Amino acid sequence: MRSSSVPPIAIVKAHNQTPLKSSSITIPSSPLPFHTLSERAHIPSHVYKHPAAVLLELCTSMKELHQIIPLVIKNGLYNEHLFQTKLVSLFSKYGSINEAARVFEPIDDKLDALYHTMLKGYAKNSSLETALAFLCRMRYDDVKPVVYNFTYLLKVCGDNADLKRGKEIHGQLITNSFAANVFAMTGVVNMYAKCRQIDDAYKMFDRMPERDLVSWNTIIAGFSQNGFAKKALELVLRMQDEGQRPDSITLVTVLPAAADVGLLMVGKSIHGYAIRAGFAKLVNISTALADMYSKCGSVETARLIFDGMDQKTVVSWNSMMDGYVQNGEPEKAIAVFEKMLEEGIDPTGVTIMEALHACADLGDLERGKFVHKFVDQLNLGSDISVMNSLISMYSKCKRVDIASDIFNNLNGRTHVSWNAMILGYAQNGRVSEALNCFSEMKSLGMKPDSFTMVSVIPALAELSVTRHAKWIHGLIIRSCLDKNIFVTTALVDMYSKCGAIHMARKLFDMISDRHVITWNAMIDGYGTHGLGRAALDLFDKMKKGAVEPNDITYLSVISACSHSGLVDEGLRHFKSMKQDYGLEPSMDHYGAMVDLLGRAGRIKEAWDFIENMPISPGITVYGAMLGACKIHKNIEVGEKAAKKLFELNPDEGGYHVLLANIYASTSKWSKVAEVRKTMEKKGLKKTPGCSVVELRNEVHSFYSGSTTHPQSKRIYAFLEELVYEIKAAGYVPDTNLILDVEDDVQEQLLNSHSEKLAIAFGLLNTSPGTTIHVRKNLRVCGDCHNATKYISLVTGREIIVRDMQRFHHFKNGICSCGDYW
DNA sequence: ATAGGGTTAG
Repeated sequence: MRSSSVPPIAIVKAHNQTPLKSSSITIPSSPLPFHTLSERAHIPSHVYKHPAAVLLELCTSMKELHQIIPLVIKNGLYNEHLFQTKLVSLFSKYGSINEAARVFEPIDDKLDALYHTMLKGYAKNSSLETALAFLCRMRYDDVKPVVYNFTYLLKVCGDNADLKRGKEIHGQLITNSFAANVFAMTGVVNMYAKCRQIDDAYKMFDRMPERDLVSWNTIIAGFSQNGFAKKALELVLRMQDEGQRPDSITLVTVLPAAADVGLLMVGKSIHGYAIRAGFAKLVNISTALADMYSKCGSVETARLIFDGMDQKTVVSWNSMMDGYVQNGEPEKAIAVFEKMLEEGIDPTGVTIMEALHACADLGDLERGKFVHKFVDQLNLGSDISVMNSLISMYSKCKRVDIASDIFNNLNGRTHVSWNAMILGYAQNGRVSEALNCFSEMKSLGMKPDSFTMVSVIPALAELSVTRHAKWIHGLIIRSCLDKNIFVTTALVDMYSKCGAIHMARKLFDMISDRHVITWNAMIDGYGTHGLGRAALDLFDKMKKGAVEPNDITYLSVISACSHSGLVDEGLRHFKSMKQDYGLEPSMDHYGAMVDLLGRAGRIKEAWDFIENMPISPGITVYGAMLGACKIHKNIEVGEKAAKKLFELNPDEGGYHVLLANIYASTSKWSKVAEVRKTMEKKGLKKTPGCSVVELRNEVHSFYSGSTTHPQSKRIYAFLEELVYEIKAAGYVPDTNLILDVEDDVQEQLLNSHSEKLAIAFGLLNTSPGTTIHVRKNLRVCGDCHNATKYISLVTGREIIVRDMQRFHHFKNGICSCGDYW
């Protein structure tokens, strides 16, 4: 920036001399600033100094206006042009265009100014169409339009994003030969920019014979607000080359652009300029500066500026809250909110949205409800954005029921409302509701956008039905959303979760601007499919490229190693995480490491690893340890892990079942009973196992032992046959997994496991050779895993089971996991 | 009576 030449002191002075608010208007005794001196010369002083004129100038409401009018008439002033125009203006201002017209029409000798005022009234209160019609009438009445007729109309077009009328007015403006007028053309540039036609806006700007500071600011704002941050920054440099010095408005416009590109260097240079030019203390500049620092990841600097501000507006507070929310410090956002209330600042809709966002991130339902009360207090019930935030907050706090109540009663739902609701359902595992909501949205003629898709796709990934996956992919292509990186990344993840890992890779290879999440999705996909080598190859490729791995990447890499038994590689990458990339391992990373070691049978090493952790081990860590002890039947360590684990009070009963199964696998039945009792006492339940299989567009769910399916009888009969057959092929039921019942009953229970029912149903209802896809919400049970191997052998079918953790591809009697899971 | 540009938000 060419700001190294410190701006002359005059600029600072000039700025300081400009009073923010003129107080002269409120002093009735002095002559009113109706006109410039030259204009006032034509009006007799008894008119503009008349008390009625003073009153009209002070008038603030329709009611007052109606009280003043008799005074005007009584004093014989009604026929004065000045009063006529003022009345038209005031009626328009208070929204009564009809009364304005009733004053306007009967007047015989209408001044041009009267027409201009009437035109403004129409533009403000009626439609632009009416205003345009009035413009035609002006020509008919031989009244010449002036520049500000057009600037005003253009502004209305911009505010309403009415491109069609905007173009018409642009045409009229050319007809009236204002095409070279700086004011008019700046208005045109602004109109196109506000109508999101930034190319046209720039074309007009480029053609202007003369550009002043405001023109530059307009085009810079245009680029900045249309998402072309770099272009906006570029233009700030260019304007200086062309001799225009950025003013405070230039800065406040371009700071969001600097925040957008996220480069602290750029933001700092603007900050420097703001200081040198004497703008840094202005409340809007310091607010925008703090905001920029937050968005560039330096929320501490933002706070320093915020704390140093002599005065703050509500925007300053809101922006500070947003800074904390965006930087993952919701508690601090709440603290700012509380301080704001303490200081008696009135919250706005944005304030409440930020507070709700913070509560959502904290998952703090109670506080969320507290903030909800403000919505009613502040009358924000009709503010759609606020209501959308409520939907998101309740969804994130797992109260999707309240969220959907709000959604269902919401008038004027926008895309954001639908997207929030769909995401809410999807994130709470309510897949069918998410999909229903999605189809309802479409049936109402709302076009899904990238946010909608990013919410729906994970719901479909959860369903794991390839047919649905292809359907949404088609829809995405038809909606032209297939170039959006967030959407395509979600697709990669979805295909991999549907078992179509090759399709996922094909899509991945077609994406040119991969984000870190894109890489993560693909690496994780390989990992869950047990393709550890492929995951590591891709990870190597990633490290050679421009995108840096993050903590999630490492989580996927370690778990990929774990699923494929690549222990040494896993250990190596875990080390490199902090060493090479400065990433601090989180609890999930430690859990994955314990899983890696434990699953491979290195139980002692895993326990040592836990004991040497720099942070206090959490549920995931001991859970992984317990799982490993189950696989390797290690009671001693298993008990130690369970003891620590239960101290942490997990609300999921599955861990107790895991311990019970360790005891059961070594026939310690009294211990099994003990665990059972504890579970009962604590009121813990195991999540019921559920397997789903898709058939001709319908999803069929099976629970263990369920007999509710219409084909239930056939399924059980077929299963019996099937078990007979696989036993002949060498299958031995693993009755150790079931607790304290007789052997034959145990077998029966085993044969009614949800995954077996789902597989049997799939085999019965598809033609020979068709691959069966099953999705289970928990981990596949050992006996079912073994049985499925045999089933794939005797039926010659390929069976793909996706469980909670990974994929199992069964074919010809073997599983892709190599029994390592 | 009248005149173009600006900060926060899923």
